[in-house]
Amino acid sequence: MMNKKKDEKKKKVVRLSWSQELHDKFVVAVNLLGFEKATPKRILELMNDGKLTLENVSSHLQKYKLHLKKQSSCVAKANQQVSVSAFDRQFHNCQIASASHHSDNNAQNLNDSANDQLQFQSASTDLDCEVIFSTLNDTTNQQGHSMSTNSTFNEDQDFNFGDFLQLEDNKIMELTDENLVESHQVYDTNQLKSRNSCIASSVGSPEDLGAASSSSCNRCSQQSAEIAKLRQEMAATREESRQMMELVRGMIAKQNMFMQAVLYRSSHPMC
DNA sequence: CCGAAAATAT
DNA sequence: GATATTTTCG
Repeated sequence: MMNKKKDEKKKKVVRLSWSQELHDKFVVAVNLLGFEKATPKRILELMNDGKLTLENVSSHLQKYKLHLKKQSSCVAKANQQVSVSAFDRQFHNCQIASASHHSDNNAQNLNDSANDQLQFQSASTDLDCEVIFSTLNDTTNQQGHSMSTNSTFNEDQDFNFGDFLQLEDNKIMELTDENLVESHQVYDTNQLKSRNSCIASSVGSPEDLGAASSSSCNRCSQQSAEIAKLRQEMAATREESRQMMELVRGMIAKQNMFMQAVLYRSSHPMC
């Protein structure tokens, strides 16, 4: 009768193939959000791939969770085989170092590998790092390149997440704004920012320098003393910034290590 | 919109 | 038949 043939109109259905590259992008997005907080919609937004649909991501997330579950049980079984790779060692070190408040003496804790590692990753402060970065970079841009430590900042910019994550900057910004409203780090960096710009504007006016060097009246010497003081404070602040950047550098390196471990494990299933 | 389960396609 | 992806459903 008027039965429709099976595939008359189904030929155009394009099945999405999750390439390794695409999957890696997916994994990074998931871990950037945090395993639990990683919802299909947000993953989709982070991945920022026009061809992807919400269903694609949802379905892949479902499969991914199953895969992880499988993997974690496998790792638990193989836990006593003590095949401690470099990744594993670094992993456990960081876990011990950073999750000190989780002082569990349960042996079960050690067995939960994959899931726990991901959860731990989600609890790490990758997003905080990003905000610090964008704020500090913003600060340096505002001040121009008058500071002698400028090279330090340029170096640090190489750590920009965009390079590693291959995500678009504006997406990262959206993410940070959304997630860090109540972070104490925001206050700290804003404080630092205003402090730096304040010092910059105080020292930066050319009249000060000209007046100080041209004559030696009382007011001028007093002013130069002030300038010296300000310079001192600027140096101190610069040093403080440098230390913070050092800290951030370390944290980002740590994050990258975690991400590499995640990517490595996700592409080398143990069962 | 999310996640699990069912249905299909490869 | 197993796995990957899509569609359905609560």
